[in-house]
Amino acid sequence: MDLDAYHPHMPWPLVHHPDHCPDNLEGSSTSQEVKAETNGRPEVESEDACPICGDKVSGYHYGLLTCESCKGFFKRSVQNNKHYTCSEQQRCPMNLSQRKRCPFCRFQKCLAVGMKREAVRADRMRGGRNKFGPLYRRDRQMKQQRAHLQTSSAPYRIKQETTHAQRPTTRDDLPVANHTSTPSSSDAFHQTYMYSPGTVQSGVSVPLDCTVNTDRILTLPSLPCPARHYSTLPVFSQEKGDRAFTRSTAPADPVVHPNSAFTPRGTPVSATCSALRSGPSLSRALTQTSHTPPPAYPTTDFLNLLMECEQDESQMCAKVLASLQREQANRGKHDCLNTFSIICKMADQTLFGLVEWARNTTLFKELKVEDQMVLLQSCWSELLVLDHLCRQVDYGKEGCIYLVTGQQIEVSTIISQAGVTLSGLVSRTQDLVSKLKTLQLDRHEFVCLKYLVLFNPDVKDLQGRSQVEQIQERVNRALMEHTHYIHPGHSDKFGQLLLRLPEVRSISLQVEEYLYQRHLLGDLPCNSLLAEMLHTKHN
DNA sequence: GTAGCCTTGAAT
DNA sequence: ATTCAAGGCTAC
Repeated sequence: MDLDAYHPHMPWPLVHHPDHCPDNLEGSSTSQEVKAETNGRPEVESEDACPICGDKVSGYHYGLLTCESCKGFFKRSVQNNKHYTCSEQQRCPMNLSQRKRCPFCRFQKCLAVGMKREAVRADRMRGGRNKFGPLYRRDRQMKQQRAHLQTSSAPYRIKQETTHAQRPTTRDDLPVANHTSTPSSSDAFHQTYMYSPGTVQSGVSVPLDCTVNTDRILTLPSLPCPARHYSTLPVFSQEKGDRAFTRSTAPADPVVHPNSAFTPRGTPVSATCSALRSGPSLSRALTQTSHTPPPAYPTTDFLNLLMECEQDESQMCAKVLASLQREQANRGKHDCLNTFSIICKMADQTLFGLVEWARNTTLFKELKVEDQMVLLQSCWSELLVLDHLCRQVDYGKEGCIYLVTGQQIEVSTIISQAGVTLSGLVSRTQDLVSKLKTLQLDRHEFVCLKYLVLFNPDVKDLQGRSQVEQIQERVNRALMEHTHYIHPGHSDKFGQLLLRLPEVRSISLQVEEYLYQRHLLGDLPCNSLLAEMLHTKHN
């Protein structure tokens, strides 16, 4: 077999979010512009490359930038409800010259990179715009911002992620669908948990002028907020390709249990880790071409299920901004939140979002409410850390911390002004970010890690322990197959990702400890979910 | 069935 | 009026 063709230089990330596309310096990539640019310069690797076949991108189609032929192929497949079969092992090469060979694998790849079935219109109506319009627009803006950030070398202490002209607030910028309103009672967790989400007030366009006490490290931002595209594919039936998710007892299928002193059941973690470490070095693993064919990709349905509740970053951003603004509006002009309080409020809102995410997921909903609560109470800080890490991997600039509000803070500023504990935490976290960036953590992998952290069977007082265990193993397997399929030349990525979880755990414990100390000093905002979670644990 | 080009029409 | 992502058409 032609190995070069089999691993066609990976000109695309398999999980190809619009914001992972090559930056378009113009910030708007109409099909015409893309063509013009391509004509105007030599072909650049991966630039304008269709994530499915590597052909030239012609614009946004069904959720992301693809070429014209894959657009057409995806449309035909969905419209005609095609069910292809693969005559090989469901791992056919996908490139410009061979994309026609196996429609099964092509369609699987379309789904895997994030093309959305729901963007194909059932009524076949022509013209107009669909609900993804704002997503595409935000994606372009995000690219423009990132391009702008990359070209601007001026240092800044805190930089608001604004474009040159402050755009007016539109309803697209501030989606209002089903956001959780912030409970204000001390029993925030129970309120969040037990009651239906309300609707966030979308008054973010009102300028905020709240500053830090004296240092002005962080001020409350105004729009725009960034967009992060999640490939939330529609959930479809799992009757096919799910064979991999029966419980495995194979020793070669390590499961990491981050909450149990980092020791998986059965296989000692030290053995697992050393086995993983004994592989090729990371740099070699990242660059080498595998000579064993990648496995089939049967996990699409399950991964889609895992991706179903991922929130758009821009929605999260708008939500947090709205909350901060409400907070400030209640306080008045001369009673501004300090930096630490602002950060806590952000964390609190992010935590609400994470709880909301968990309780909306199909797998989590299947658990007893009591189990749901103990799981969340056990892993909330890890979820927060993971969420932060992913944001840094996606948007974080070297030496900066990217906040959920789209603001950036220079790490050096924090380290110079923070105490030993906080500085240490920031450094540790940034080290972990670097590792995850090197590993090229993608959205699917991030979501799998979230699930692995959430579904921890070693949590005390679990009633449905075996259920949690099964789900964790299933997610674990999905992550393994995903990494092996996406990175056939980087066979150790799965292990490397799992090896990061103990550090996530450790950082989260340190965060908890730090927050609790600040809480005892009275620094933590009252009536927060954050404070309640801390209390629950320390009691 | 594929893929390049054309038409459409809501959003801007 | 323009944009651009949908669906449609048609040579291959």
